[in-house]
Amino acid sequence: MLDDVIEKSEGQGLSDFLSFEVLKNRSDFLRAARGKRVHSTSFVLQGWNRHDESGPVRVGFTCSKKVGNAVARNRAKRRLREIARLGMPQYGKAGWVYVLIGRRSVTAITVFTSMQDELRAALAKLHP
RNA sequence: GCGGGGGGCUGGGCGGUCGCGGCAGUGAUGUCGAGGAAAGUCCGGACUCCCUGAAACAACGGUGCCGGGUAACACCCGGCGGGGGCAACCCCAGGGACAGCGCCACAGAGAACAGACUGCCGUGUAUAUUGCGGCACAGGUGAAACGGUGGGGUAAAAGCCCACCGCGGGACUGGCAACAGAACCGGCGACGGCAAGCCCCACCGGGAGCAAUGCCAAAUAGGGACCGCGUCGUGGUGUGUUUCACGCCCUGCAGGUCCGGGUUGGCAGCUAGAUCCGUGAAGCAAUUCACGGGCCAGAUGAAUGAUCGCACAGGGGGGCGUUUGCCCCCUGGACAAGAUCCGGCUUAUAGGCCCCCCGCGCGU
RNA sequence: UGGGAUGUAGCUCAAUGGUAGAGCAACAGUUUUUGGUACUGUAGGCUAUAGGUUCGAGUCCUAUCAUCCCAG
Repeated sequence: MLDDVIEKSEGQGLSDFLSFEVLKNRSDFLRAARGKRVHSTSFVLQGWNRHDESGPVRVGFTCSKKVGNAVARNRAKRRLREIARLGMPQYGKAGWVYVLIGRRSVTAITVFTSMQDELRAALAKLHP
């Protein structure tokens, strides 16, 4: 199953990996927080439709102090970035802004393939 | 063999695939990429800016046995003193209580110019639950009671006298010093404790911090208020005060301070340094010196992740085997990640490895 | 990066270095037909942790932990 994902990713080529851009401004995060919200077991997904399909998919990552110390925060953020890299080009919609939020002592431990499934289910739930 | 003490090291390894940040390159690609504590931010510095400079004083803060090391330190090393332990060894802010103030609850007669509650002894009288005088031995309290033990002595006693111990001073000796030893002197109702209570003494300390600071670009405004009011002086101003020296301003579109308004971009600072590794020398050691070699993160919503395989410690279960051991399955890898940089301290840390020492038991 | 505050009963707070207390809450009893109110009593604390100074620390000193606040 994982090999499938990797194979597909390879087939799509390198440029598709960079097909989403990372949020860096606080205002973008606040705008996404006003949108819809889906709670999953290992993370929280927020989504907001810009109604402008020209740009790429935009994704942000948040791990506050509630997640734990610096090691736990960095690790959770890296794993969220990895599932977004593998899943967003396939399941994300252009013109949307997504924010993935880490959760304490869950995001860093959960099995990686099940996190990928959760992302796909959460995106399906988010899109109307 | 059992138990204990001290010190040091390591902090998972190798490889495949897909990715991340810096640098080089047109590109393919190559190369480098977290720690012993990077942590807490408890000390000390480098560096940059601000204050005109020097001295004295005051205030505030810190340090506090001695010697050495260091750029510096509250750190380190070696000693000394005190306390704990059979020992190896461990712990200690450890100057001053005749400069002054303050405190010492309860209990107890009395808690810090001493003095006498219950007592003991002598004596007078009205023979009593009394007066006068002497004593500080006994009682009990307390953390602490103004020397202890024994003997002499006395009406009863007391360093009143003697011996030993303690205490205070101490020539002199050893040591750079802290300190140690000590002839001799003092008869001791002298000299209690707390300075991590105030304080005294000695020494040290300007303030702010890389969001420091400098430059570029963009954008908004092109404004307002106050000081200064005069042609050179007892002017104003420049650290908390004083003195001395030295500046600056008083030049109306200038100067100084503040307010208002705008930006949240980029570059420098930004990683070659009290640097790391090795060898030799000096020193008990901390450490220093010489020579040779190496370059070892520079991000800024902030780079190390995902996954597979192999072997390696560790834990649990099962099977074989007298034991050492062998095989299979499952599990599973501590604490924790740079943010200007160094030197320390403190705290967290699974498992593993090495060295030295002490006590007890047994054997030779 | 720099600075500051707090930690005491379940909660909100007191306490000159000398027996840790008050209010609310909890529990039990009295009053009431019952509940509430009122009154009486009871229990509950390793004073955040670890050392030290002191005869004796909630208090003084040192280190640590946790929470909160402020400035750039």
